[in-house]
Amino acid sequence: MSWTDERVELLKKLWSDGLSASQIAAELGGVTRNAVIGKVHRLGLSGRAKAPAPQTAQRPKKPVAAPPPRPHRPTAPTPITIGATALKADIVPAARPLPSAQPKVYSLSDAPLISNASILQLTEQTCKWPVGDPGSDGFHFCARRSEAGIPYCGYHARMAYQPVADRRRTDRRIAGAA
DNA sequence: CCCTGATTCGC
DNA sequence: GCGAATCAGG
Repeated sequence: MSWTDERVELLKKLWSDGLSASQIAAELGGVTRNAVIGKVHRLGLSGRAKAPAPQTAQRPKKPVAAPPPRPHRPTAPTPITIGATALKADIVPAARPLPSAQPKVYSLSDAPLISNASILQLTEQTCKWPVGDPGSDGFHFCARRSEAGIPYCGYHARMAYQPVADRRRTDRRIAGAA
């Protein structure tokens, strides 16, 4: 098979429609996807619009959750000592940064906890803290009740919003070490 | 391993 | 110009 004007036109059309090279090759018949790609390059229409149509028959992957802002923060608030009394300073600077938009209320999320909650089950009222390794079987979301306007439950909100300790560690310099 | 497009290079 | 082989990336 050769590249007749007709076939080239069809190639151009299908390519700009977002079909993959192999799909176009199948459509045209008598050529491989390599041939299609090669032709596309020779024609100089390499780049094309993104977000192609239904595109590939590639196996859909399960959604991967974005990692939590900070996985673990074992750091406890430093007790403040006044005389003999140790005051626990529970200074979690009330996570305010989020917009004060009215949270939507989903009535079905009355349950305080959805066990093994998938991302599809999360609402404005469920904690979206991912638990476990996103690729593994046991992965789920915390799904405890979250405060209005905050994506995490009380516990995980602390994880997420506690201020980062001063990272500047001038004392880490080791003279002579590479 | 499936797919994708990009590139190379002998024909 | 053509396209198989190969490469790199998701």
